[in-house]
Amino acid sequence: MTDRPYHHGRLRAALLAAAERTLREQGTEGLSLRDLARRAGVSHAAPRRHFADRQALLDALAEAGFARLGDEVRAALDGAGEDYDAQLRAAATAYVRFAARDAALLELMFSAKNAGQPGALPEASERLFTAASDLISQGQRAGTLPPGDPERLRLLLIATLQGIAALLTSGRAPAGQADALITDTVALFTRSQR
Amino acid sequence: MTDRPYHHGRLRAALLAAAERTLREQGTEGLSLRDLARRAGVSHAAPRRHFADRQALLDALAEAGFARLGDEVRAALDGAGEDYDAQLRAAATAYVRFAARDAALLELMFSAKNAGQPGALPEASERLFTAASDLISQGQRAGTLPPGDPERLRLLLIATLQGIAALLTSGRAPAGQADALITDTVALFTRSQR
DNA sequence: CGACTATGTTGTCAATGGAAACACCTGATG
DNA sequence: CATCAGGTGTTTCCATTGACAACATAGTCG
Repeated sequence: MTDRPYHHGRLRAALLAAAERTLREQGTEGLSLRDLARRAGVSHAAPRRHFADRQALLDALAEAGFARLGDEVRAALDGAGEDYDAQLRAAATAYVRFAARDAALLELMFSAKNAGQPGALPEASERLFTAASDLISQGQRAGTLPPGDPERLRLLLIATLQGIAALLTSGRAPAGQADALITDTVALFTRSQR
Repeated sequence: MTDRPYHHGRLRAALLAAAERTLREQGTEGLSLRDLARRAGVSHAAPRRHFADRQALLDALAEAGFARLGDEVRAALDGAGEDYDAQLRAAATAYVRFAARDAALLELMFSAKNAGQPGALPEASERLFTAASDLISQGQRAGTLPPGDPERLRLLLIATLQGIAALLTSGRAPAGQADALITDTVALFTRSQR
């Protein structure tokens, strides 16, 4: 063993990465600052320099999660071609897939903890936010989506996807139903159901 | 002070009640077995007789939550008169109100913790389950809801409500939008939107 | 060279969940 | 009535955890 340097160098990033993994494998409850420190090979108090608080770590995770989710939805959208239904479906699928893979993280992202505060969260979720808004207004212009306040529609769409994710990750809806639920959702919103 | 008897008498019920209150006021994180024991005026190990585990307590809370939610939705449905839209709206409102009042509890109920196990959860949620199913099949018979697998429609409806609740309790949707979202949901499902 | 600051380390505390061993009650049974 | 078995509560103990304070180290910049 080369004796590791006194300074880790990028502890913050290492902690976040390890935390994300643990979160995926053991959920929020299983996330311990001390354990993260151990895995990073640093002392138990080191993380404190980067995260004042356990909650601060969770917040940072949520922020990173929003960034990633936003990217993935954007990417799905960009690769979905011209057809509006296909775009909507692609976005929904990306969302639900993220939820399935990182259920605990999504829970964290939508936890009420950071509700009122004007932190970095809003900024991180902006990418996702605008992706959804674009999709909505585009659909409304094309007449594929019902008219009305686009903000409300956006909320409703996100709510539905969020709910589907919750149902799936809680096991209250069988995983195999995911595609069917997405199909129904798209149909519901685009009124293409006869 | 009369010295309290060696046996509390109904510790389990007392613990659950206290836990529900704490859950409402401080969320899941703030729920400590030892604290509950203190409030019940009992030694810190006493709860163990009734809940093997912290998780066991949470499960019991979730179960009770499902029972109550089921009752409340049923009651709303029963008092909503004949009009189908009104019934749907009443049920949705009851659901969302529950979510607003007991956000942490709902989170617990839909947490993945008890996913696979054939515990008492399914039984407790049956009342809610059947209420939703009745509502759906009734709407489909009347032609107010779109045709198709009622099970899928049920999942989709619950998902949407669940999502609305999540958005509201996370502060990502303003509380004032609750009614508007419910209205939109009813419209979306009943296709009465124009 | 000599602070200054960021980043880690050690040591310590109180609270917590969990477990074992023991004490008290109550009700069923003979 | 006597007793005894099981349910319920108590004490005591342990390992883990988040938080904090005091100190160490290492680059940076005057």
